[in-house]
Amino acid sequence: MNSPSRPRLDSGGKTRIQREKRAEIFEAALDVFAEAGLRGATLDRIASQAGLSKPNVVYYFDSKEAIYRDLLEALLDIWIDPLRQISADGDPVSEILAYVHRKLAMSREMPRESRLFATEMIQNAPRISDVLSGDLKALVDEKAAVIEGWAAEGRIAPVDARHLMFSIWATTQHYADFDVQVRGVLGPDREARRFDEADEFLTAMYTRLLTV
Amino acid sequence: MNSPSRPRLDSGGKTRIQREKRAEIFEAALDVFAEAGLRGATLDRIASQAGLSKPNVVYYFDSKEAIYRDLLEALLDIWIDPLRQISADGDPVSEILAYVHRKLAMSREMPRESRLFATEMIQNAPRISDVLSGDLKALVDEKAAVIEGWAAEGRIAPVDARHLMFSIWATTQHYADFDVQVRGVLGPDREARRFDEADEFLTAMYTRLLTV
DNA sequence: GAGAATCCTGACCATATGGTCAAATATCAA
DNA sequence: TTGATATTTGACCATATGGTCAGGATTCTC
Repeated sequence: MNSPSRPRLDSGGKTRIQREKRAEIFEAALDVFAEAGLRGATLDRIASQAGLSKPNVVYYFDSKEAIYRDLLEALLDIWIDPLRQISADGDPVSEILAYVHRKLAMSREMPRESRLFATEMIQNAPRISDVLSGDLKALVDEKAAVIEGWAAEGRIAPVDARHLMFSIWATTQHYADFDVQVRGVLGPDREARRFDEADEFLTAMYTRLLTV
Repeated sequence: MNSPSRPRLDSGGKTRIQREKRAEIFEAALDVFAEAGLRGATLDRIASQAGLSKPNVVYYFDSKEAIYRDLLEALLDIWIDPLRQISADGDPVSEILAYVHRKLAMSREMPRESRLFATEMIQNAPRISDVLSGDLKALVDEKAAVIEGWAAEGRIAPVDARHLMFSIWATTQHYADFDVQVRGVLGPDREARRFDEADEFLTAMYTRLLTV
C-alpha cells in the first residue's frame, strides 16, 4: 500500500513542512549534483547533506531523477532571466555590457548552478533540449533581432547577435565552470582577484567589439 | 602545418596485441566517458563498445579508474599542443588568430576530448590539478609573456594575455561542449553551418580586439 | 612443432545504491 | 484533548556494477 495521502507535487496546498523540506533538499541536491553530476550523486549523500534520512528524501521527491528534474526546471528560469532584461530602449553598448556584467555576477555568485547546467549540456541536455530549441530559442531570436536592429541603425558595429551571445555565455560561465583551471593558471597571487580581472577584460573586449 | 591524420594515442603496450587492444579500449572509453563521465561510464559499456569482454578489458587496464587516468594523461599533451605553436617570431595578430583557428578546429574534430576535459574540470580536476598549476601554468606564462611583449611594442592592442587565453578557450570549446545548445538556438536551418559561422565571428572579434 | 608466454572468458563475488514498506511519531484542526 | 493527517525511519529488497579467478585458447619463441 502507498502512503495514504502522499503530498501532490503540483498541488497548491503544500504544508509549511513540505515547503521547508523541499527547499532544504533542493539546496543539498544542488551541492551534490553540481559536484558529481546526476549519475555521481547518491540519494544517501543528498540525504546526509540535507540532514535527513534517505526514505525521508524519497517521501518528498519520488526519485533521485525527480529531484534533478525539478531542480533543473526551477533553476532554468533564474538562469535565463538576465537575457530577458536586455531592453531595446536602452543604450545599445550599455545594455550589452550590463548583460555581460549580470552573467559574470551569476558565475561568481551561483557557480553551482552554472556547473549543473554545464554538465547537463555536455551530456546533451536530454531533459531540457526541448526548452533549448523552444523557449530559449524564441527568447534569443527576440533579443537577437533587437541587437541586429541596433547594428542596422549603426548604433553598434555589425555583429552576428547569436554568436555574440554564445561568446558572452562562454566567456562568463567559464569562470564558474573552469574555476580550477583559472585559479591554477593565474596562480596564488592573482586568483583572489580573478573575477575583477575578468570583469575588466570582458568589459574592454565587448566595448571594443561593439563600439562603432 | 598539422598532419592530416588524427593524432594517435600511444597506449604504451609491449606486445602487438597489447598496443592494439589498449588503443581500441581507449577509443571506446573516450566515447563512453565523454558521454557519461567517469562515474556514469560502466566497464560493461566500455567493453561492449570495444567489442571485448569485461574481464578482458580489466586484463589490459587494472580498473575503470586506470583507463580514465591513462586516457586523460595521453590526451592532455594533444589538447595543450596548439598553444605551444604560438611563435614569438610570427605576425602577432596572425599568430593569435591561427591559435583561435586551431582551437576551433579541435572543437569540431575532437568534441569527445573537449567534453572529457570539460567534465573533469567542472568536477574540480582532481586528477590533473597539479598539471594546471604546473606545466600548463608554465606554458601559459611563457606565451603570455610573448603576447604582452607584443602589446608593449605596440604591435597589438594592450590586453591581459591570460584572460585573452581564457576567452579563446571558452569561446572555441563552447562549440564542442555546448553543441546541443548551439544547435537548438541556431535552429535547423543554420546548425549545419555553425562552425563556419563561429570561425567568422571569432576571427572578426579577435581581429577587432587585437588590431591596434 | 613443442613449450612458454600471453590472451581470453564464463562464472562468480562483494558492495553500492535506488527504492519500498510497515509501523512509529509528530502536527494540526476541531 | 482527540482523531485524522502528515512526517519519519529502521529494516529490507532487487539490481547494477567493479572486480576476481581458474582454466581454456591463442600466439609467440626457439
